[in-house]
Amino acid sequence: MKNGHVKKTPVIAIIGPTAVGKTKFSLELARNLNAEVISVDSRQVYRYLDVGTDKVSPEIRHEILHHLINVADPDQVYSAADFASQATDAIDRIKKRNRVPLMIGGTPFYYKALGGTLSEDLPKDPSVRKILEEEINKRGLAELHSELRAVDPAAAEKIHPNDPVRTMRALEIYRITGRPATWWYENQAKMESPFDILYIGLIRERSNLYKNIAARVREQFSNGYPEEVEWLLAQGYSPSLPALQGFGYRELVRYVKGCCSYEEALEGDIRSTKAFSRRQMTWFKHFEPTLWYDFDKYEMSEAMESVLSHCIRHLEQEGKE
RNA sequence: GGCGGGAUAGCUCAGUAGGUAGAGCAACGGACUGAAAAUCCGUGUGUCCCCAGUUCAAUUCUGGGUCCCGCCA
Repeated sequence: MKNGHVKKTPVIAIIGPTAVGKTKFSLELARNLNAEVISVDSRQVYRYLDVGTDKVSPEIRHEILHHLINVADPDQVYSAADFASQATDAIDRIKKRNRVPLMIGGTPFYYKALGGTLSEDLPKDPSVRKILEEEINKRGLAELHSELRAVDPAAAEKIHPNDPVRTMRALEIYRITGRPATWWYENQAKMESPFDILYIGLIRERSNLYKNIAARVREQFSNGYPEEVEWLLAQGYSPSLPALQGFGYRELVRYVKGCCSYEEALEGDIRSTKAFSRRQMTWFKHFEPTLWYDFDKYEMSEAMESVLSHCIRHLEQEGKE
């Protein structure tokens, strides 16, 4: 049976590109709504990545409860599926306390995962993935891709031959389960989303956003970012860990090892962050329903009034049919 | 002042044995099923520094000019 009349839990989410001002706005909104925050950020889940991920301070986290920050060590591989299940738990707990769950963050794929894009029960297996990585080094990506073509032509058609990550993932599914990924996608239910999410989108003109990005990265660099990376490496965390593969961390690893200058690391981080903000927008543009607020046109306080009323209306539909 | 090297895409540069040009980076658009700050795909008209000459044809050859960078004074 389809679930047309199952009540979905209303949730508010603040989306927008990096450095647009989500955090500042959201904290204010959280105070107004008496909300608890769920961070939707694939880097803030890691402990010890503080400066580079712009985590809010412990003091503020004490004032406004934050979920899904510091829930994994840097040498773990935290996945979108982990996020979906932990975020679901967190929302449930917040509701039980009769408070409002407010999602904040700029990782579009995590919203997608929570919204039910992922198929249920698809496995992952680090040891299989490790073998695949070795094979890619030995036999080359082209060979792996033609292997995929043989076992899962539909997937090979969709995945570009130059894309190692997706090629390996599709083969990983096939090797673990003995069935092609495509079969799973066609025959398995998507994770059901029990949430009705209202997206509040913050945006500003590209050139202004870029100015903010540059300013923020410079600030991070002078507030201990290089030292943070140096410390992580000294703890023995490998630079090849997913947690350290993001922009900034990537560049600073090279700087700490003496492979590039401070300026090069700084400029590289700014460039990658700008590119990231564009990639975020190619997702967010399609998020529905989204109320967009252009921060070049609105004062934050003006926007707040409007956002608050929309949020309250959205939250009130709970319990109604 | 002398000698040499350079001037081509927003930047760094390649190139045309004379037929008006292309890489990397940037910029812009897109994809995305457990690594997603990852991974991948697509988009290249620009007075080829200026003026004159040779030529059917000059960004390319010749002469002059301007600017830049070295080295020598």
